[in-house]
Amino acid sequence: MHMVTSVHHSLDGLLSLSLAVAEHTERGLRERDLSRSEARLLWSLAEAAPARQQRLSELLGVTPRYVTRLVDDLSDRGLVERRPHPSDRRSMLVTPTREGERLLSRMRADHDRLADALFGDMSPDKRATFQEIASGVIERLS
Amino acid sequence: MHMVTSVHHSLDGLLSLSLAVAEHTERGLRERDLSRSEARLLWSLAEAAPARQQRLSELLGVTPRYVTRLVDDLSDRGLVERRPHPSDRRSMLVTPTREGERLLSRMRADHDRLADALFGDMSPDKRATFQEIASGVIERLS
DNA sequence: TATTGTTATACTCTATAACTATA
DNA sequence: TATAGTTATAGAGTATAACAATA
Repeated sequence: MHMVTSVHHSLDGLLSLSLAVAEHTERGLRERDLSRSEARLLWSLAEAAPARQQRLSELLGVTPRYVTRLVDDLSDRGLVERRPHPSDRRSMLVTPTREGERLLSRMRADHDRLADALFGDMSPDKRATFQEIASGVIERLS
Repeated sequence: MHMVTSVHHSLDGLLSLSLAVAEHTERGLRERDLSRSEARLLWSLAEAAPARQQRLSELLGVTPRYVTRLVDDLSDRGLVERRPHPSDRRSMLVTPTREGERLLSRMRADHDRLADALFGDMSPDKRATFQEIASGVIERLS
């Protein structure tokens, strides 16, 4: 099999790859009925909870106002909860509820399954090559 | 350099890569003050002009109503123009204006430069490997 | 005086539904 | 009657500005 892989083919491959990943991700979120920002907020809480909304605003790169909205929605759905900050009465502390934790577990499981489906039968050598190419491309894109 | 490349590392690399590409693309569009759909419409015209709006709706996967909006905006900016269809008076034919063509040329040049910046100094062998991995991942994601 | 979160408002992207003109 | 495009409306995602409570 003779493959012509000009730089243009490579770029097209990269763009298709990126698109496919984005679409797959969106499908996953839609199945869980989460917007991208909602999912990222939950995901941030996995590591940062309990977090002030101010902190979440920085982590997500969205305005404090929009964090209010996201937390409102997620808490209406029983996935996170707001508690008053013990020492600063201006602040709210956001944590996942038990149901939020369960959702996070399912998301982690999705992640694991995907990693395995995509890379499970690839040789370590090839994975290393991929990783190297990916890093190089990311660096040049910054 | 000993690299640990578990399937999880690989997936993280893939997700970072995809994100970096998406962000780069968005920056490019923002510089040209185009939304993603506007850019895709222009890009479609490069191959399909002159095109009925109905056709553009199919190519872009957006509603006919939204094509009306996109063409309105692009034609307000002098990038495309609507002409009546010669034989079907319900239809409009959309084509890029001369300025639209110039913008398309600049977009093609961006594309070429990017391909070269990202893959220009990569060995053909490695490009082929990347292409192969990308195709595999895309296939598994569908 | 500076910071946290919220109320009020608005903008962009996109869809659905109802309609008009034409086929 | 079916099709092409448009008017009218709406919803999701997100921002800015003004403000209240607290630090």
